[in-house]
Amino acid sequence: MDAGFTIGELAKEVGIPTSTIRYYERCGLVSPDGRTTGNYRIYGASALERIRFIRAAQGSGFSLTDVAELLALGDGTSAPCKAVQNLIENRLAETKKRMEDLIRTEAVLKSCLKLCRKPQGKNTCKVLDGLKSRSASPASRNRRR
Amino acid sequence: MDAGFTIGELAKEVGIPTSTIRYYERCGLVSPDGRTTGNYRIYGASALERIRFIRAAQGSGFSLTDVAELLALGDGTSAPCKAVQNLIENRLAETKKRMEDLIRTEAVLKSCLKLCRKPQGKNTCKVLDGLKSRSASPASRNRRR
DNA sequence: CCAAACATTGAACCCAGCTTAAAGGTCAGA
DNA sequence: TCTGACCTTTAAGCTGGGTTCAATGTTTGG
Repeated sequence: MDAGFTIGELAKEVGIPTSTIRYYERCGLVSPDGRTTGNYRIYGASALERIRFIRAAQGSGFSLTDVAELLALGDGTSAPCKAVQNLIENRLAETKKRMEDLIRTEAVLKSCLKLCRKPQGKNTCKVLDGLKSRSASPASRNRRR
Repeated sequence: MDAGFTIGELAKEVGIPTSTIRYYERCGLVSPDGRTTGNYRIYGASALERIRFIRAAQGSGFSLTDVAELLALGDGTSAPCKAVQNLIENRLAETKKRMEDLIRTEAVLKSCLKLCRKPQGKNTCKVLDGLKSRSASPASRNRRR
């Protein structure tokens, strides 16, 4: 009667490999409620929730390090909100930066594609030419000092 | 008179460490035009351009593997445009996917922040609670088969 | 009772794009 | 000539989030 999950059952339940659960354990994110006589890990419903929490937080853009902090805060006794807020704000700033990078990248690629669509001579490629000309910087032109 | 660059001069010119240039060489992206009697690498202006090309392409979101292809196409004799276009389109698709991920992430984080700003009880945190409740899936509820 | 399907461990490996270390060789200026 | 700034090589290390391997133990169904 409801002796808990083995690692394989837990893995199936969450939809991740057992190796990942053991990895999370190495990272200190989750640990089994106990062991069977044969040394198998046993997990209860709370471990299931914990792992789902981890995946949800990861899906929200938190690193495993962040998740560990979140879990510690959630376990903790003191009001966690300020710390959580900091984590979120850091993560949000990083997200913004990555987004800006991507937007720039996308613009460059799209303008490249436009170049591609214009008919050209046989052995030329305006994209490659463009990358080449952008390589030519107006910086110092000295050779040997 | 203008015997070319040493690796250090080249590195300074492009603004990257010498180790990175040697790394690019290991990857087959660039090689010195020759060596001095003392076995120092010597580069000409074309190597400078090539490395600037590499950085420009990287900055446009291409991986070093992509860059190698681009360089090969640029060196090549046949019309490269179709291949370049494929590379760009693949990269663009990936960029789009990553952007969507980021947008979702940002939305989640922002809604978390909103929760944070609402005053609450001492030992509660709506963000943590939210992550927890999203952990509770409606999936199968069987314990032991 | 035996084989299949699970579980255990530690350690090594993967990806990209570098960086760093160790141990030595070369070269320019004082 | 010597010092110190350069250069050479091979090899290993780093980051994060896992995966894979090998050798071995356990549990379960037939």
